[in-house]
Amino acid sequence: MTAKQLTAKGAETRRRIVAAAAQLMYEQGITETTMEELRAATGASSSQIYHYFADKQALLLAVIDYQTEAILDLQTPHIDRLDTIGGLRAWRDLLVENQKRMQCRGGCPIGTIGSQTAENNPDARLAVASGYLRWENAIRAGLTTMHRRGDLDGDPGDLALALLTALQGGLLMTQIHRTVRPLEVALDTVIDHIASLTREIPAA
Amino acid sequence: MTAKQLTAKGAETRRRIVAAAAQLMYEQGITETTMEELRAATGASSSQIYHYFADKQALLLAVIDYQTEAILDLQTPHIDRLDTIGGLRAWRDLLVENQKRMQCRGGCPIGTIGSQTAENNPDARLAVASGYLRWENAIRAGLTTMHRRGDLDGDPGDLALALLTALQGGLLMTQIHRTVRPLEVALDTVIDHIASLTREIPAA
DNA sequence: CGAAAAATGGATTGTCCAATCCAAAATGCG
DNA sequence: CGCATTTTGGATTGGACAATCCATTTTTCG
Repeated sequence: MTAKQLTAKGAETRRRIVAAAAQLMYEQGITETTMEELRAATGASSSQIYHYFADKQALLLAVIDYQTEAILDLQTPHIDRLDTIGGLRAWRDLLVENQKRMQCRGGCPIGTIGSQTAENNPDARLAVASGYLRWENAIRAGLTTMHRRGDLDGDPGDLALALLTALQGGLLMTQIHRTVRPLEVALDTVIDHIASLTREIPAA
Repeated sequence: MTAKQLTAKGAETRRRIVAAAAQLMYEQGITETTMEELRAATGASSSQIYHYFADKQALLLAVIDYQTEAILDLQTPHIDRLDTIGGLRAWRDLLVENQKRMQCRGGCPIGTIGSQTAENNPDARLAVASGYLRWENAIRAGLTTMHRRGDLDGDPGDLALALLTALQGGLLMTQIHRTVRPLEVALDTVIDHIASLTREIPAA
């Protein structure tokens, strides 16, 4: 893959390019992001970009990895505390606040890429799928803990997937409608359902 | 908008173009669909397309309307019977079966357009938002009936939105993972939750 | 220090594609 | 029938954009 030997400076340039590409693709879409814009945004030359990435496709795959990390980072430490209803609600609040800060723009950084590439870019689709899997696993961990503890009745795997799908749908509709309500309602509904399967006394 | 006087033949040509454009854009994305492909698919000439549509943007807006109708059509008559748990489950089965038939390809016809245009095409975003609203209203109607009848405890508006977001998230993740499970789990979870708020005895 | 490898500059190329243009044919309508 | 309007043909244009190329500078490391 990255067969080349990277110097510290080179690694930094590469990182700058990926970060800017991620930002641009997030803000305006993949096809709509041109290499020239990327040059302008990074102050890099054309040969620099093609020195670090074989083509736009390779860059896109790097962006997907970058965004997957960014998403998981954004959710720490909350994502590691999904083993109580209170933890779930705090996580929900974080996600909702984040969308408010974004003025409901952008949607999910990997979901939007997935949607744009699913039918015409198998490698990108698989990379997004793998990102989703990491995310789903992180969510499931908390629910599994609840279940093992005996506090949760119901399949933690199903509920984790239900949370992530609610989140994805909520982000999409929030992006389209430019209001945070779909995200709130989607997450609240699934969390309420989890709470109803729980022995724990729901926090006020 | 459509200021021109359309003859029967002209209307038919226009319809053919929109249908083919909808199909192509659904299968490969908006930007990836070229006017030349569209010509090939419809057997129409360049001037025909530009005779009926000012530009690609106008065509896209027509496609959004077309797909909104198509989605609602697909769900009849089930969408008008969402006032019982059985009706909700039958609707769920229809949606799941449909994705299976599609081999989990394509996702939601308007959701994918929304995702591709939300940040760089305000008119398209609004058209998709309006399509979502019609959809949401159709779902809410059934739940409102349940609620008025006294069978449902809980806000029909919130639950309708939760159903639609679950559906959107489920469709997206089904498309990415190429398995129908996310859609099944997402819908089942919300429907189970609705059932738990219901006086009705859930059908076996 | 000095040769090899890595990083950068920037002009260029070839392709693709949305949109235009100038007709000609078909259809509607009085 | 005959004029106006609508529909169709297809070649063309102009711009945008991914990717290449050749050269120069900088860094690494023995």
